[in-house]
Amino acid sequence: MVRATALAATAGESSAASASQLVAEGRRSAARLHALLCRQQAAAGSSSSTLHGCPMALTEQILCCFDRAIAALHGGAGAGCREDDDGHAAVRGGKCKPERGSAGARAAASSKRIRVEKKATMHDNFLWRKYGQKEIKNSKHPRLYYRCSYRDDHGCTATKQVQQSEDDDTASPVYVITYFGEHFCGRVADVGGPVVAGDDGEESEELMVISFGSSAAAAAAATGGASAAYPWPCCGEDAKNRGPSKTWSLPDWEEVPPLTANVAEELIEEESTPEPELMGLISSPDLEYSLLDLELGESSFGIDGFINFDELSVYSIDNAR
DNA sequence: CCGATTTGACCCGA
DNA sequence: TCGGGTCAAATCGG
Repeated sequence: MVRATALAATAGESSAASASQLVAEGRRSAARLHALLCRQQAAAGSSSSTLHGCPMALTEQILCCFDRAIAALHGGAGAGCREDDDGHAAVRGGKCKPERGSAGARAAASSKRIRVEKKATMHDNFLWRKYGQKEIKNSKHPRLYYRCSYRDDHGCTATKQVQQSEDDDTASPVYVITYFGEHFCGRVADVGGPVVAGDDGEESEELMVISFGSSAAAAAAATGGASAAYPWPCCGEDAKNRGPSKTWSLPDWEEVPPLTANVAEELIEEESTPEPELMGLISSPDLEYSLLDLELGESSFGIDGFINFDELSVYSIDNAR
């Protein structure tokens, strides 16, 4: 039986992959629509803090449906939080201790993690506060721990861990970033804020290929992870208003996923660099690649447990070497 | 003065 | 017992 299942899975893999890509395409279109609506809403002066307006709710629903479709096509199997080969053991079953101070973060960690590997910068669209740094055994570089700066304000459970890649400590280091939890502080990317980068969605979309399964395996081989996409809407709006932060930077990309953000969103080419001289890099991305990995936690995936696909890789072809 | 970062200590699971 | 994740006091910087 097991063998039969495996065979079936193999046979249907390619068609499922193409179907998945189509669905993913549709989802991105929906995401763009969502972004447009967000922008219009913001432009209209309405509070962007609530997305419960009809169109917004509708697009979210559409996105949600796409997510489920993707999950279904992918065959589920949310492989749970498997250990990365490069020591990213961050998510371990038991670490979620509600009673401790960081219960939220740990709980979030157990439910979902999104792994991102990118060159040159560890900046992203969010405002993070560093709360720890740890030397990791067998690792040249320490692991840095960040949590969303809005944890206190909004109960945002998002955290991330940043670690410089082992084999890459040159001028343009690769940072392996593992995201945990969700940004409950998140708002849809603010139109007026630094979050927005041109047509964002459209533009980045052209740069990307989404692949499921097998190709992700290659990615996993290279990065020790699984798969992909960008996690959350951002807290950029508030972040901007909260004054300077060393961890804050202007992105040149943006994504506008639903607030629930259960799913990895599309990837955004990213390399925000505060330094003016580095701004050129933004306009002409010289990231050699940007690979995002996503791992969805066990079944405890928070909301409805959809998104079972455990591998979704997003590559920037434009910058691919 | 306030907020962010640093860093040693503590906690917890394996 | 060890390794990893988080806390929180001390420190730093604007």
